[in-house]
Amino acid sequence: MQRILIIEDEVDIAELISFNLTRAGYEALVCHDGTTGLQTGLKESPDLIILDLMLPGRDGFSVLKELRRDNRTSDTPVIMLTAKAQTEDRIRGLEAGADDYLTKPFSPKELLLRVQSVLRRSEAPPGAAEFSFGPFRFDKNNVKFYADGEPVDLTSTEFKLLLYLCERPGKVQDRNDLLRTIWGYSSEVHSRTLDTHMKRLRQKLEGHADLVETVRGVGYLIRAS
Amino acid sequence: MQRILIIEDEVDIAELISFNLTRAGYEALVCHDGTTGLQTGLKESPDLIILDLMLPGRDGFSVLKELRRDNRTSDTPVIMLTAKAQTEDRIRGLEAGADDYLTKPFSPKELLLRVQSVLRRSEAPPGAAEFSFGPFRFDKNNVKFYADGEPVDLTSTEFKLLLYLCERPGKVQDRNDLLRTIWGYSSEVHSRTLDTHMKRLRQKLEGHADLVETVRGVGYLIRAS
DNA sequence: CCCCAATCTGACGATTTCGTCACGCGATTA
DNA sequence: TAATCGCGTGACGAAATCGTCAGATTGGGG
Repeated sequence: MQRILIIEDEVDIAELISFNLTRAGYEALVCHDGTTGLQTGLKESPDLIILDLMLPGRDGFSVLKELRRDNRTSDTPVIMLTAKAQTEDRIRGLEAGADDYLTKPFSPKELLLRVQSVLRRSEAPPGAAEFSFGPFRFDKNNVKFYADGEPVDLTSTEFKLLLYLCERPGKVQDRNDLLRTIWGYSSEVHSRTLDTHMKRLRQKLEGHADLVETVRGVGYLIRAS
Repeated sequence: MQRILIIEDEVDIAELISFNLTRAGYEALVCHDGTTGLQTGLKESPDLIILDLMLPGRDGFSVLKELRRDNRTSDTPVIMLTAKAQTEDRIRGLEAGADDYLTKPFSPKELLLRVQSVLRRSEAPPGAAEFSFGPFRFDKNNVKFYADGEPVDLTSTEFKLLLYLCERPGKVQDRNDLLRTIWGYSSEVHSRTLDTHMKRLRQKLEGHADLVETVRGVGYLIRAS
């Protein structure tokens, strides 16, 4: 069962959320202030955190930043609760690393939609939604890729391929492994498919193409340095 | 003026509630049995429903479930009236989707407190319902939209769609999420509905259409910058 | 009850992405 | 040096996905 931590000082709202989540089959933990919320989050490593911005004692932003800083919760999805539809808060929250947000007041239906959507998105790929390697940055949620901070248009196959290689820097991935992993093929009859995609990748990477190395007779690798 | 539907078979209690609510500035509708109560609820879409559990003919639970099933009232807050202070009824009611409950007998003061509390929770405070993003401004109360200060006529679906995207700048919203959130669909068989609406949006946004980006194979997003 | 706007839906064409092939080149080996 | 092997490249058709359009449908107001 998936566990969800609720950090919300208004008791009746916290109850409302907790109740609806429980009814939907989740396990709910509740904290009423930022400090204990943060502690609980770090200790329990829940699957999702619902975090109010207006908290007594410790601000929601500060809690969020602290959660992101710690290894145990740096990848945990967070849904923010904002009291008003204030643009500023929302932007700040999303920048601070929130995954989504809800504006109070909200209906139980909205809540569940967001929770399910965020959980579904963050469950498929194990690991952070963002991955960086050298000059490269991968945004897995948005399927976007940046080289030196500049966006580069990769197709989804190219994205998967490069990501797979960058996650294993310096290690040769042999052709059959790549075909099986990225394409799901079992046989090895596909002649030049992999090469073609590597070619297109190198083309799009321009100056960084030399990071992609060919190992003759085996496969490809990304230079570790 | 906010309209409140009262579904309560005991005439004097219904009158008492109605009187107090009217005096407090609400408009009260009264039904004395479950079946007509349900019909009225669906037809009138009141802002709040006060629902007795013990009803002749049709049980309060059944009415509540039916209300939740229909799109028009699935988000309408419901306060339950229970004769006994029994936990069991309360739990069952909350499970069925009630927002709060009142145990008979109750004082007019209690009633008003609950009503105001629930309405406050589910109704946006006036004035705070503005949202701006870049050249866009959303007036949630009046469902009006402005680009560069100039009013642009959006239909309600277009408004919701664009608002949802702008509230999550830079984050791809996948097609299924959008369909579920904006349309409330569960399945994913609806073919070109989303595209058609995106097209009209882009058309109406004219020069700003380039802020709307399509991510092939995933969904749509609003450019953050 | 009718009308009109908003919405939905399926068909179709346009575009993007993908897989395959033929061919050439350079490296390895005999 | 010649034969062979593995890889890179450009081109092309297939498939997937998206945009656009023309009705059909719905729902609220008069």
